[in-house]
Amino acid sequence: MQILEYNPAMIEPKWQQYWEEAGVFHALEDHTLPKYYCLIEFPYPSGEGLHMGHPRPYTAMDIIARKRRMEGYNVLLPIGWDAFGLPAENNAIKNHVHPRVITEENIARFRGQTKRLGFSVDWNREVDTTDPAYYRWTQWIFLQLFKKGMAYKAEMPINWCTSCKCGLANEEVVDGVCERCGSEVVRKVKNQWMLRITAYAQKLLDGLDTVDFIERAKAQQRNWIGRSTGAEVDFAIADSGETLRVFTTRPDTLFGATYMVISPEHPLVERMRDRISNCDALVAYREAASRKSDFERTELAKDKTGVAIQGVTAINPVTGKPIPIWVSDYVLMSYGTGAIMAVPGHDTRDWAFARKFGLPVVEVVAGGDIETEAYTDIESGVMVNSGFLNGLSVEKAKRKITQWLKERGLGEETVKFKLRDWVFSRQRYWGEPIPLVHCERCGWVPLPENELPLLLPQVEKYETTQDGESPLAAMGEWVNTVCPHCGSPAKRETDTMPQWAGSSWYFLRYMDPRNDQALASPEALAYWGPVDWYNGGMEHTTLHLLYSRFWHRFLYDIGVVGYPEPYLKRTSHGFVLGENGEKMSKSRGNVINPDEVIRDIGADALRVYEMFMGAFDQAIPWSANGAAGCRRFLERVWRMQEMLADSDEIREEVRADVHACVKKVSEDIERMKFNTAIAAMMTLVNTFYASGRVTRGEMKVLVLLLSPVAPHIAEEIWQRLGGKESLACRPWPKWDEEAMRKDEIEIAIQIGGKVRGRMMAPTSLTAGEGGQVLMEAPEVRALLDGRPVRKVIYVPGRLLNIVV
RNA sequence: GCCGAAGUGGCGGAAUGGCAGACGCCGGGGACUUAAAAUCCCCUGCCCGAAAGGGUGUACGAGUUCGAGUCUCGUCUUCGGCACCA
Repeated sequence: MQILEYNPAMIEPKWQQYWEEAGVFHALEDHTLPKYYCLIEFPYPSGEGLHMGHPRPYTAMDIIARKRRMEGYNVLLPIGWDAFGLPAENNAIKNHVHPRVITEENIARFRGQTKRLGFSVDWNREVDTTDPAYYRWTQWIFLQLFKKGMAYKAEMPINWCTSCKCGLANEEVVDGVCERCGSEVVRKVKNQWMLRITAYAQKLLDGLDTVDFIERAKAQQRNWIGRSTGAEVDFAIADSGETLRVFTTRPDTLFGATYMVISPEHPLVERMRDRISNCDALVAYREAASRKSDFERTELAKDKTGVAIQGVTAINPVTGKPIPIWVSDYVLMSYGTGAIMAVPGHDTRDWAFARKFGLPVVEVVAGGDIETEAYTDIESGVMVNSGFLNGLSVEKAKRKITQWLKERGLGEETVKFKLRDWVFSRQRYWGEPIPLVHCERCGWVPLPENELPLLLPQVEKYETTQDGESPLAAMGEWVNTVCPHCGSPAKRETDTMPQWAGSSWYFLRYMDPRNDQALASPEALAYWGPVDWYNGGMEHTTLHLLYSRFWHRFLYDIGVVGYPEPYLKRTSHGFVLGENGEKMSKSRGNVINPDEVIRDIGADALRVYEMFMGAFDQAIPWSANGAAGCRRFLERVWRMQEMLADSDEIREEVRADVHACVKKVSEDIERMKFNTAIAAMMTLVNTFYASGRVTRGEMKVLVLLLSPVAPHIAEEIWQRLGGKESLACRPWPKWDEEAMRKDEIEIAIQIGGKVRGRMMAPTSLTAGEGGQVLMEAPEVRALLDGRPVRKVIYVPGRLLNIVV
C-alpha cells in the first residue's frame, strides 16, 4: 500500500465527521451497563473564542473517557455553555444588541472550535444555561430553597461605582476601583437575596471526608469554611441588667481580658445610648468605617483605630474587675458576636491596640515576653495570674474554664464558621429572573411551579438604573403583576441570579437534558450520578465547587437526588502560560490561539503536546518547539507504516518492551501522569525504529494505547491496518507481568554506595542469595581488588552494594 | 500571619529509599542529497584529562541509612489560596 504523508488537515475532519454521524460517543440509556460519568467545567462562551485554558483540561478528561469506553463502560462525557454573564451584557449596553444574539454567535463559534479538537463528547446532550428550558429548572431549585427557608432577603453592602452609578460584581472591582472607569468604588447597602449556605457549613465540611478530591482543593475548602471551636462568654455591663456576649477561641485567657471591643455596627451603642456620654464620637466613627471601601478595610487599615465608650463599663466575670469597652473596626460585625474580649498579652491584634491606646497588658500564659509581643503559643504555655487555672496547660485550662462558665450560666462551648451566606442577587439583566413576587399583604410569594420558566423580558436599556436597580425594574408592565396567592396587586422581584446559579447543577441536567417534567428523571439521576470524575480549575474551588456541593446536598435533603455528594473525584489542571512564562493575555501579547496551532500542527499534535509538556497539575509555559516535537513524534508513528511486517505476532525481541509500555500507559493515565505515559510511547517507538521494523500486531497495540491522546491518527492507522470499526470501542490492551520478565538484567555494582561498575545478573536471583552468588563474579573481584568485605546488599534487578 | 504546593542540566521535565537527569526541546557531529529542507543514526549535567579514567552534582545546613532528589529536623526562596475571622 502506498503510504501518503501524514496530513492531519485531511484525516482530522474526516474522523470527526465519522464519529458524529455514526454516533460513536453517544451515552446509552441502557441502565444495565456499567456507567462512567466524566465531567469537564463547561465554558463561558466569550467573544474571544476558545483559548489555551480549554484544551488541556478537556483533553485530559477526554483521555479518561476514551480509555473508560475501551474498558467497556457506558461513558457520559457531556459539554454545555455557561452563557449568562457580564461580557455579553456589556456588549449589549455598548452596541444595543440583545445579549441573546451575541451569546448564540459565541456558542456557535465555541462549538465549532471545540469539535475541531476531537473530543469524544456526546453532542446530543448539550445544555445552555440561558435557554428557558434550562433555567426553568434553575428557578425551580431556587423556589425549593425559598420554600425551605434557605433563601431570605437581607441588607447587604454591594460594590457601587461612584462614577458609573451602578452596582459592580466583585470581579469588576480591581484594587478598589472600577475596572471600567477607574473611579472609586464604595459599599452601598441594598436589600438582597441571600442563600443560607452557612446552614450547610458542617455538612459541607464533613462531606469532604467522603470524597476523593485533590488534597489542596479539600484544604482550600476547609479553610474557606473556616470552622473554629471556642466559647461564647457573657460579660455583665456594670450597673445594668445588660450583658455583652463575645466569642473566643481562647477562653483560657479570660483572666487576661483587660478590655473589650465591639464592632462599629454593634447594637450595644444604640441600646445604651442614654448612658453613653460620647455617642456623637461613636456615631461619627461608625460612619467613617462604613464609608471605607473593602479595599481600605483590608489593605490600608492595619493600623488600629478606635474610640472608647464613655459611661459604660463591663465586668470581667472571673476577676470581677471593671474593664472598659472600645469600638473599633478591627472587630467585624459579621463574625462571632461582633464583640470580643481583648487579651492583649496573648493576641497580636489586641496587643497592637493596647499598645496604641495605653491599655493594660497582663500575662496569663507564661513562656513568652509580652513586653515585646503577644505570646500566642498554645502548645507549651502554662497558665499564670489566673486564679484557679494557675499551673494548668492551655488545653486543660480551656476545658476547665469552659466547664466553670457553663455551671454558672455565663457561657458555653460554641463552633463558628468563617463561611458567609451567599449573596444571590444581581442588579443585572443577563441572568435568571428570580421567580418571586412581593405582595403587600402576603409578603414574598413564589410563582406556582407550572408558571416556570419566568422568562427574561425584553428591555429597552441593559444598564443598571441610576439608583442601582436591575434594568428589569424599569419594565413597569413586567414588574406589576398580581399575587399568585391572594390576587392583590404585587410586584415582581427585579434582581436576577448570579452566574453561579446555572453552573451549580448543570451536571444533573446532562443526565436527562430534554426532560420537561423534572430537572432530570429519577431513573437517570440514579443511574448516572454521582459524577465519577470531575476535573476543573483551582480558581473554582471556593465558589463554583462549594456552591454546587451545597445545592446538591440540599437536593439530597429534599429527596431529589439519592446521594449527598455530587462529585466522587475532583482533580485540577495547571494553566498553560505564554512562551515567556507569564500568564497568557492580550495585553502581554503572548496569547497562543488553538485554531492556529491546529492549522499548523493538527489537533492530535496539539493534544499530545498539551499532555506532554509537563506535570498535568502544574502551570507550564507554551513552547512552539516543544509542540513541533510532538508533531514529529506523530510523524514517526505514521512512518512506521513503511516498516510494517505482515504479522499479527508480537516479536520475542520486543515483547517485554510492549508489555511494559502497556502497563506504564495504563497506570499513568489513571494517575493523570500523561507526560510520562506519552514518554513511554515515544520510547517504544524508538525501540521499533531501532529494530528496523514493526509487526501489524505490535502496531495495533501502539495505536490503541495512543488513541485516547491522539484519536484521529490512531483511527486512520487502525483502519489502514484493516480495522473495520472505530477503535474507540475496541478493548483496551492488557499487559502480562510474565511477558515483561527478562532472564538477565544489567545491575550496578556499588562499593560503599558509589557506582563503580556494571554487570549482567540473572533476574531469578533473590535478595538473600544474590549477594553470595554475585560476589564470585569476575567483575566484582576486579573491583574489590582483595579488600575485606564487611557487608553485601543485593537489590534484585537493581544493584549490588558492597561495604568494605 | 495562617493553610497548601514546589525548588533537579541551556530549557520543559523523569526517578515504589536503590545506577540522578527517562522522554522531549535546544545545541553539536555523521549518513542521505549536486545542494538545502525533511528524514535516519550518534553525542550532549559540570570540572580535570588527549584518552582510559577520576572528581563533583538535585536551594542551603545538619541527621537517619550499606545507600537520600526521595525520610527527619532546621534555614532560605518561589508560587497559589485565605487573612484585623477573635
